[in-house]
Amino acid sequence: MVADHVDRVVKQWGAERPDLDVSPMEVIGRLKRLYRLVDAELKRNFADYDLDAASFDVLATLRRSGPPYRLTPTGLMRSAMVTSGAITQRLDRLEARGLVTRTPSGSDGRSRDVALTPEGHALVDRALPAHLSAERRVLAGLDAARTDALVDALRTLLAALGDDAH
Amino acid sequence: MVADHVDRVVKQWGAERPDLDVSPMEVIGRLKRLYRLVDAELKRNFADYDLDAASFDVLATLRRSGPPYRLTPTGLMRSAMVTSGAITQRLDRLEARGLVTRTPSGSDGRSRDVALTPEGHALVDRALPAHLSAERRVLAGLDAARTDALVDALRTLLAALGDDAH
DNA sequence: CCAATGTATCTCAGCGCTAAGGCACATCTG
DNA sequence: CAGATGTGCCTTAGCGCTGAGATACATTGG
Repeated sequence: MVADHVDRVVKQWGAERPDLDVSPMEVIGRLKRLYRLVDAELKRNFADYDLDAASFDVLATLRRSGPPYRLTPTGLMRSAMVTSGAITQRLDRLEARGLVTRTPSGSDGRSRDVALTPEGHALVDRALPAHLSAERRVLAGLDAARTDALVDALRTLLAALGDDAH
Repeated sequence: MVADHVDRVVKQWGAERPDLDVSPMEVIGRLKRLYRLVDAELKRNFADYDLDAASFDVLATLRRSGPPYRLTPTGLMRSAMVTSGAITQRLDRLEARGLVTRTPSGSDGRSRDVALTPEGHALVDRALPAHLSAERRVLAGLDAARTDALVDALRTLLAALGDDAH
């Protein structure tokens, strides 16, 4: 067991505040660091396709929703876990690049239909394999058993935090 | 096993792009969603102490470093995994609030000593127990075995990504 | 000792997001 | 049906971070 950054943090707290139990940091601290490293790595790949994580997220959400590749801003907002203002701005950027269109919804006067254009469809289909490769590269150090255990733990935590009721 | 958001994503991709293996998303997708949920939860606690995650991170790094509670901006930058510009700005804010001081380093003319003031020290000591409680609350759904497995997997991944050599 | 390179910090424009609020339309309730 | 409440989307100010670059000082190698 190699000592990592979080091991040092925990050890330091043990010396400075021995009255406190800092063991939750073993999880949260590593979660945060891993997220940052993974995010930085994936960002490099998106740049090859003139994309960023936010834009790809929208395009991919539309793409995987299946024909007619059409969702509402609210649907995209829920999926992305960002505010409505963030979605508006993402769509502004994607619309300006001709990757999505926004049209009034037929059934609900408040709503809009966001649809993938052929260009948007082609771009996400092109970027997706490289994105998956980048994800696989990031996870390459994990054997199958640890991967399963990780997924199980993450799923349990997400469920406990209410990330399944839709 | 309850289906969660990522299960639906994987299922959608299986229908739309059966030629691709999207299993890495089982890990990366959940990691991202969990990070966002945890971050939002911890942010609520920081607000009670007029802090945010960035400011708390700096104060806590100085605090746990032990007497004389003094580090360089570079040390803080490495620990926080942000750019030097971000640290400069964090320190500007903390210095303006009287929570840290910046003085020229004696030994290296390029460097600075960042030190916790008594006010900064008191604030982080006050906020820390509540922060740990918030972390424990977030992890409450995970039993001991899963917690150990999670830490093991995260540690393995971090090591594979080079997050231990300092 | 000098020149070249490396390191530490700061500056700043640009970016994407949040939070708060506004507007239009939809739905519920008496 | 009218009023109250809820929902969907957009607007905008403000914020923290990045990325590129500048400056000053340190170190290395001839």
